[in-house]
Amino acid sequence: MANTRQQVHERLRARIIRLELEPGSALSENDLAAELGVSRTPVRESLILLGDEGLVDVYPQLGTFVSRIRLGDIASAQFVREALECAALRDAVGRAGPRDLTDLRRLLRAQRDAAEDGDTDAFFQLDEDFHARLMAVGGHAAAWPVVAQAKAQLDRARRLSLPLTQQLPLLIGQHAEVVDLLAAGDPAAAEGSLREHLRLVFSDVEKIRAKHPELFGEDGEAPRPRRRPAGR
Amino acid sequence: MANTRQQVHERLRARIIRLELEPGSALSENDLAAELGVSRTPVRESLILLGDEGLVDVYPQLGTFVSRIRLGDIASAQFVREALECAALRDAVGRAGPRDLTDLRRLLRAQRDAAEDGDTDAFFQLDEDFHARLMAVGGHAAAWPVVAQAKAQLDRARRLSLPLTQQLPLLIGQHAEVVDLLAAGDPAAAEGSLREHLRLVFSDVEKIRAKHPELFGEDGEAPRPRRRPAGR
DNA sequence: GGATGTCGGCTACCATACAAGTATGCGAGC
DNA sequence: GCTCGCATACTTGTATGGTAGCCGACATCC
Repeated sequence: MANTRQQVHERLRARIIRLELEPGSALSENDLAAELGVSRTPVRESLILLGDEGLVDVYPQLGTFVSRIRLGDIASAQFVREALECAALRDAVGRAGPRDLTDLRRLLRAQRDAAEDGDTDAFFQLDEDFHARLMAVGGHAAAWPVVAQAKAQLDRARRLSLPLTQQLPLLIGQHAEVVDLLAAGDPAAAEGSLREHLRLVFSDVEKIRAKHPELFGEDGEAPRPRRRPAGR
Repeated sequence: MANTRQQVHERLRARIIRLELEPGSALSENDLAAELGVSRTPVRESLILLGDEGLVDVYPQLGTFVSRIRLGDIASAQFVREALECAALRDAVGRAGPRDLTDLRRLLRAQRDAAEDGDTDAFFQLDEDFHARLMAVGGHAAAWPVVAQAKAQLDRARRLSLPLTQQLPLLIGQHAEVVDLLAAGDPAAAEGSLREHLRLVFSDVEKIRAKHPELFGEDGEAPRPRRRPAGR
C-alpha cells in the first residue's frame, strides 16, 4: 500500500482498539508525525477519519484525545451491530451452501486452537473473520464495514473483559450453535442464538467499568485537557 | 460553525446528494478551492471524508470523481437502513408517549403541506426529520448518523424518482400508517408497514437506471478518467 | 499505416510555513 | 497569602510549495 495516510490510519486504529493508546490520553499531531517518521498531513488526515469513527475526539485549538469509552456509544454500537448481524443471519438461513458451512466450521476449529494456545490476538481476528463471513453468507458482505466500525467501539471494552472472564470456550460454543442452527435452517432459533451471543459481551461492560473507571467517560463530558503537567 | 472543513464538507455533500454534482464528473481540489474561496487543505480533507462515505471515488495521482450510483451500494445501503430502522421501530412500540405521537403527527402535517406546495426540498428534509424522530423514539437517536449515511446513497437515486412517480401522497400515507400502528402498540404490523415503505423507494431504482444509465456504474468498475477531452 | 517513445499538463500526495486560539505558569499587585 | 494579568509554549486550522505518477497527444521509427 503506497498510501501513507492509510498506513497511519490503520496503525493508529489498531493501537487504539488494542488499548495501547489509552482512552483519555492526548494525541499530538506533531508527536505522532515525528514518531512515525512522516509529516503532519497524513497524521492529521488519519485523526480526522478516526474522529469520524468516534475513536478520537478532536477539540480545535486544544488537542486531540483518544475518546473515553462512553456508555452511550457502547449501547449505540451494540444496537447497530445486533440489528445488522441478526438481519443478515435471517437472510443467510436457506442460502448457506455446503461450502459456506465447511468454511464456517473451519473458522470454529481455528478459534478452538487459538483459545487453547491462549492467543488472544489470533482469537480476536478469527472472531472478526467469523462474523464477517456470516454476513457474507447472507449476501451482505458490503455492509460489514458498518458493523466493523460499531464493533471497534465494543472491542475496546472487550479487550478488558476477555482475559478476565476466561469465557472463550463459551463464546466458541455459541458460535458453533449459530452455525448448527443455520445449517438446520431454523431462522428464528439461529437469530436468537446469535443475539444472545452478541449480548453476552455487552453485559460485561458494567463490570469492566467498575474495574477501570478511568477509561470511561460521561456522554456530555468536557474535554478535560490535562496537558502534560511539566515533565518534558 | 467556525470550521471551514465542516462547511465545505456539508456544502459538497448537499450538492452531490441533490445531483447538482453529477455522478462521474471530476472534482479537482484546485478548482473547488478556487470556487469556494478557500485553500486546498479543507477541500482535500472534505473529499477524504466524502470518499469514506462512498460519495466520491479518489484515485491517487489521477483524480477525484463523484461516485457513480452502484447497484451494489444501493442494495447495501437499503439493507442497513431497513435493518436499523425496523429494529428501532420495534423498540419504539410501547415506549412512544403522547408527546412523541403528537410530534410525529405534526411532522406528517408539515409533509402534506410541502407536498401540496410541490416543495420537494422541504419534503425531503421533513422525511429525514420523520425517520430520525422515529429512531429517537425507540431510544436510538445515536444510531441515526449510520442510517443517514446509508440514506445518502439512496437519496441520490430518489432525487430522480420522486418527481417522476408523483407518489408523495402515497409515501405520506405510509408514514401515517406507521404512526398509527405505533400508537396502537402493534410491533409486527408497524415493522411490516415501515419495511414496505422503505422498499417502495428501493423498487424504483431499476426504473431509474433505465432512464439515466449514465449515472450508474458497475461494481468492479475501472476509474474511467475521461479527462476533459479538449474543450476549455 | 501501425506501433512506440516522449513530452506537456494535470492529478492527488506529502511536507512545511504561517495563523489563530487555549491552557499553563510565573510574577506583579493587592 | 491570594488574585489577576500577561508571556509563553503548546494545540489544531489553514495556506502553499514541491514531488511522483498518470493520461493524452504528438512526434518518431519500423
